[in-house]
Amino acid sequence: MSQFAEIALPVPLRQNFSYRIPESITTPLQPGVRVEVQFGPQKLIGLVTNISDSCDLPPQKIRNLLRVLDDEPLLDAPLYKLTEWAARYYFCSHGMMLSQAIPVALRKGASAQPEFIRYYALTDKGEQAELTSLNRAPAQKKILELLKGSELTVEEFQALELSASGLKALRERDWIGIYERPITTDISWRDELKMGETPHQLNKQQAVAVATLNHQQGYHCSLLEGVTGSGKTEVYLALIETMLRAGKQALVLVPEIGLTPQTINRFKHRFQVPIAVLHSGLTDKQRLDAWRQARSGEAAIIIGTRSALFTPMRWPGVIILDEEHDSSFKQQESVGYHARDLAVMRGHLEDIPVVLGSATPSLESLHNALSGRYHHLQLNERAGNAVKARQGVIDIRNQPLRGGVSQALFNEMRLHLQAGNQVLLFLNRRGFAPALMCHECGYLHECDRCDAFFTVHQSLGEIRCHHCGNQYAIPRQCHNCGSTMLQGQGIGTEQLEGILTKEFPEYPVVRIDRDTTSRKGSLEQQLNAIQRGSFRILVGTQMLAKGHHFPDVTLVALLDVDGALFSADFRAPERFGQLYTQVAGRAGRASKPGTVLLQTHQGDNPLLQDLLQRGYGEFARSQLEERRMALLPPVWHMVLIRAEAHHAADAEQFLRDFAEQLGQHEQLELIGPMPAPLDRKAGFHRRHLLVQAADRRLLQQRFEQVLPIIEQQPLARRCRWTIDRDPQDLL
DNA sequence: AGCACGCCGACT
DNA sequence: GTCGGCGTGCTC
Repeated sequence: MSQFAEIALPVPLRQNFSYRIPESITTPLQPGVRVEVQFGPQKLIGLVTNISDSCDLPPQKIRNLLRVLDDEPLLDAPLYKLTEWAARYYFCSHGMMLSQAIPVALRKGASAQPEFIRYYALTDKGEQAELTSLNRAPAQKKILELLKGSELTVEEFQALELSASGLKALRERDWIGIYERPITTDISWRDELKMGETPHQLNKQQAVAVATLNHQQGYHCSLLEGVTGSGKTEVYLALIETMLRAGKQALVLVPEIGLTPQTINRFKHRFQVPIAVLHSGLTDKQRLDAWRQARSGEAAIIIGTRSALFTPMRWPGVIILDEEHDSSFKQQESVGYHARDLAVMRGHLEDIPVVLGSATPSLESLHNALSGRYHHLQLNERAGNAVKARQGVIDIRNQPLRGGVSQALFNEMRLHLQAGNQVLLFLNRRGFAPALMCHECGYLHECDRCDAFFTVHQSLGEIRCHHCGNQYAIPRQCHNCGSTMLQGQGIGTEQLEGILTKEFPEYPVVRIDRDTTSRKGSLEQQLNAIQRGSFRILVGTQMLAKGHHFPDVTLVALLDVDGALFSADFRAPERFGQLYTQVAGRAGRASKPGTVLLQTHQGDNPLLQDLLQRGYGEFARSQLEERRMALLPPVWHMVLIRAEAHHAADAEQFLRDFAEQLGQHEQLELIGPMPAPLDRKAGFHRRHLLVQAADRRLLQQRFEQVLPIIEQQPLARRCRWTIDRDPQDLL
């Protein structure tokens, strides 16, 4: 009797697929093992999820498995369960979730086992050969000479730039052979922990936090709420030390922008242990190596961004998520998983502690901390006597502006520059001007594929749509009236940079935004130049706000706060509060107190006043109360269904059907279908349906019932649609 | 998501 | 006459 295997495949179909296990496959199969299968016209690698003696499908539809890639499951039980849980939670197939969790090289069929080292060595014949016999073949002679000393790995051979043809000749003579030996796993860090430096003296609050964390057994989640400069990292390091001494590994997750050499060095300096680093710049091979080191237990500490959450650990000890409020932990494309939420679930399944740290916690984590689900640890003393920044609001109503900068701000800048310090200006619009306007008829040039204006990029001589990547040369004539009187409308960072260069010719200006840092490593270079003091005036978008500290910056200004406060997004105030507080933390240090200034047309805005007067902690707590009243996350649970189609009516109708299927329920609130904030994008009309529920189980259950029905509908194929659970932005 | 099939516009 | 655009349908 034949057996059948259910396979999770990396396709966006919410189901697994059954295959017959042919007689020819004698390896015992078990769930979690990779197999190759024929799927339609292509071959795919998937994971076995189940094995059974029968299959409901008509026999002619079932194909045979092609081959088995592993003899043991790829993921350990807790990690496997995590992907299973996440697939259900995020309403995607298990195969899709697994494809997020497994390194690309493994998805393509690479071996999961530790690698073998391949090396060249002399054969017996080669040992006996005389060097002088090769006097007429110097390339071969050199190789033989080196190998008489010691064997060489393939990589070493290549690095020495030795002759490939010489090697070939020697191998044909059978003087040299190629051999393999397994890489030995060095786990000596578990026997004796070598420190690179003595831990710093902890202050009282840090000591309390460390003591609390050290005494936890098994799963616990703690929110470490520590103001900027209060020494959260020192707490992490102390906790990691405890784990390492117990022979356990630590997984540290940081935001995309935060994984800088400085961060990694902080860990390397403290502990002399192997550290695996997983960042976006790695090749597939390097990523796999790091994954293997973590799985074999060779790496004591694993540091990485979002996807590193799925790195297996042989001796799991703790998961630490720094800057837990950062939106880069939520994946935006494909499966929209949130590494913070999954980290907590992984801690649960592995039965290990989880620590979430931030100076400006997300309302989600704050809610869990205040309700007692998480331990709440607070650090509000600034280490090293750092002084809080002076803050002020510049009301720019009726004020003349040059490059978006008020006279008051210019004056303040001059003061700080003359004192020998650096000045940092934030403007969240890159490019020269956010619109191109005709001076004669007032026409604003609009992207032909989106409901958005073109941004002028003067240095490139282009107008670009920031929503779809559409780009053209800057037109000479107005598309509406033919006039040549075209001008940029509004201020972007590129223009601001120019204006500041003219205004302050004696102080070098640098601009940091996506346009100036698109080349790999150029952000790093520019940041180093700022640290060295090569620039005095820093202009940038949000990307300059995160994760970097510039000790000589004493003035930070946010040029246009109004947009951030009045966005349609319900998270806008929270995000602004976080940005502002992070930015304020960038200004000044112990010996040089900093100043933070906001330009706004809404100086008396109650939200703004609340944030400035009471600080992020209190502001966030009152925001949480407002979310509660408005039945919004994190108190209520939210799912956003996005649909886009060439014809708006298709997307509209699809979502209307979806809403109808979900049905009336007093515990389920449906909003929409409604046009997305950017109705037309890249030629598609976009519609949203928001679903909210107080009870997570109800939400889960309704979607699980409805989705199979929805997928059967013809309209579901006529438009592109996605389900975003716990959406970060409603755009 | 891929990939194949199939039906219409501008090229040798 | 064909090359190639992307709409539609299918995948155990």
